Amino acid sequence: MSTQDPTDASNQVVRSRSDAKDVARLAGVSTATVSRALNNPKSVEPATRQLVLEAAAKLRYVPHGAARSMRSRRSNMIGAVVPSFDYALYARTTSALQQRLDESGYSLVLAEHHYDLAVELRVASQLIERGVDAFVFVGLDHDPRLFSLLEDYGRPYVLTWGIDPLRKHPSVGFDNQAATYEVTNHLLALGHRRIGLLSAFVDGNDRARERGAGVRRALAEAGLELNAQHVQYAPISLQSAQEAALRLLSLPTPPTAIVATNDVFAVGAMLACRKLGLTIGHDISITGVDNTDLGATQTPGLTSIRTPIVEIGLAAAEQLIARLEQEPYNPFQSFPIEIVCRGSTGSPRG
Amino acid sequence: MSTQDPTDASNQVVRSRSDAKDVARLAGVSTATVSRALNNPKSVEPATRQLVLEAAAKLRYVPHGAARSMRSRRSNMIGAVVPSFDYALYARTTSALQQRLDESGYSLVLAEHHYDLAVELRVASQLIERGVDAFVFVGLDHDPRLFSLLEDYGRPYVLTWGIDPLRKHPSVGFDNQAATYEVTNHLLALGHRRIGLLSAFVDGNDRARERGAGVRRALAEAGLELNAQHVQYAPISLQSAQEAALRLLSLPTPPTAIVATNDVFAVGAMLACRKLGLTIGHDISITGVDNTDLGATQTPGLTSIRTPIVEIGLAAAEQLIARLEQEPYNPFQSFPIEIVCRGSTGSPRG
DNA sequence: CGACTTTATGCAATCGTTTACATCGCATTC
DNA sequence: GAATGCGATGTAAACGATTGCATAAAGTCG
Repeated sequence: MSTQDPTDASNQVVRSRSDAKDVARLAGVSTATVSRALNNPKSVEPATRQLVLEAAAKLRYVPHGAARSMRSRRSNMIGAVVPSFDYALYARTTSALQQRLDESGYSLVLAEHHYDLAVELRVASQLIERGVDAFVFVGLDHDPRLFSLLEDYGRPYVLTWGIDPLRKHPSVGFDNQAATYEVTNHLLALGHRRIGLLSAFVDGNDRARERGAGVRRALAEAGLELNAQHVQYAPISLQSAQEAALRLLSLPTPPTAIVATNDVFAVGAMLACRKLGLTIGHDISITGVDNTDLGATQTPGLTSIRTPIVEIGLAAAEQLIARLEQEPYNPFQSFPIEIVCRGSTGSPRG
Repeated sequence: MSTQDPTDASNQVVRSRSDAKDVARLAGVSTATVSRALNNPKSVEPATRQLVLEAAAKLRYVPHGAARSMRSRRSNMIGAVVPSFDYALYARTTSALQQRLDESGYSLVLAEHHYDLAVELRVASQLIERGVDAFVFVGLDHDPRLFSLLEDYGRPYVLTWGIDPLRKHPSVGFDNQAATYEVTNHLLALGHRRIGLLSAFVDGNDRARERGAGVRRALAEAGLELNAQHVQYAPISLQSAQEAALRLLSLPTPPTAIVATNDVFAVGAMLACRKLGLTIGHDISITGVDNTDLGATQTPGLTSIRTPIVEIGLAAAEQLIARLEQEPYNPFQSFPIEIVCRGSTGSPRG
């Protein structure tokens, strides 16, 4: 057994790509059998299957997916259309999605629309052209033509980060309104009465809209209302959030607490407070949503709402896989959320 | 102009998918002309082209990508294989990549390998099966079989986050060694002599290896060397980094400064310091690499190295597009880096 | 004005699988 | 032992675009 030479028999591999015909020839069977051995193992004799697998391995056969999906009308690709990947949140959900899909042999095709629903429609159409079998979208707000496109082309889909109240579109997520409702109540319980809202633009963004509604509802139940001056909208970036927060804090009667619709906004607000020399948790309270590392590692830590970031990705993947494989699935899945209190919230001064 | 009725003429659209034959029929031309009008506009009469475009629009024609790529051997899909998407950095690079690709009509297929080069090989093969035209990989360390696979199937690729020193593989990135070399020199200049290293596992991770080498080189030039006890390895997560940093700080003679190979590790180290009641920037100095928001927003801010996160994604996209479209391209692109000093570094005590 | 070039279009082969259908052989059953 | 059924395999027709080649029409030039 003098196998000292690292270049063993396996280096006799064939260069350049080979197709099913080559495998068939080497295995001494027809291409039909090759296809069956690979895709539907139990429909061929075990011995034949073995022969085919060996031939395929020896030739380093990689099936031609386009040919397959042309004939079988299945590409084993799933499209994910997210607002932005830059925002760490969607990246984490997408990562979970990708991992679960990979386990079942599906690949992920990714597209962003940067909060523009027209772009979303365009990229979805492009993904249909690429042949994706099913779609994951973020949020409930979409161009109605998106849904007719999906219907025309018979593509299953699932909406994420929210539950369709009309139960028309399959969706996995949580109650966005409840998230801000909870933190607002927390602030009210601490004694705050002037509460500000730092939000993403609500146009085409149901998450932001619902999160704003949660604040208003909690305030209404306490007999208060959201002062229009105490609401600021901004694009999702630390810089913009900081600027928007500065506007809030420069008001003649600034809020004593700021509810941000996500952690990025909240941390942006923290930056603004530091700039103004305000002590977070004392001079001003700040809350976020999503409980990200960014917020959790601040000093003081950001009070936030833990949202099912990973769970959403996994559930979306599982639902679509089940649908594609004709297995039972639960079209509506809502996950619990939970408030995480840290030092960024405290009683108002005086 | 009584267009009060929202259901205008445009609802006479055709349901269910239509193919090139349908478009050809409606436009009164052959499918060959349809294909040409869509893919190579200048090869058909402008009037004919117009006819085809109108027919395609009316029928909501979406070409069948699989059929196209079967015949034309081009899918207009690019594969990106990254270690993990969870790590915000790669998400940002990928976002930039995606945007640039989208501008030129390419779609992005995404896969993760979680720092396992065997998995990387497997997913790359899967992406070849899906028909991607070209690849983006992260780092320089790869299974040699990956490169033969790519060669066999004639797939162009570009490595990112590092420059191949042998100039064998096209690559875009920066000098990882220089990054930590710079911060270490900064710490030495501040008077630190006992410097610790908090690093990702170096196996299959050239970035981590190079960043470690940068520390060692700077120390060597100062007549010092890295004490083996002062090196800790950990998986990339805040939690693990914090634990590893605690081990460093609990040594009988702990380092007075910690060089982390990325911002996540650095912030993990900050968490450890806070836990021990150490004042960052005084009792201990900490540096990161990548200059992320996570580090920049800490109190005190994290001294770090700005790396070309977005530039890498754009350059990778541009290089591959140029190659696929037979245009000249620069296979090796190195971007400058820059130290960003913040409060996390200061002179050692006493 | 005829020959020759150029341009626009159509015809039909082709890409590499999957799968409906046909076939063959073997086992089961009466 | 003949008839029947079933499972394993092969044959060949799809799938829906692109594209080489042929052809027709229009333009160019001496």
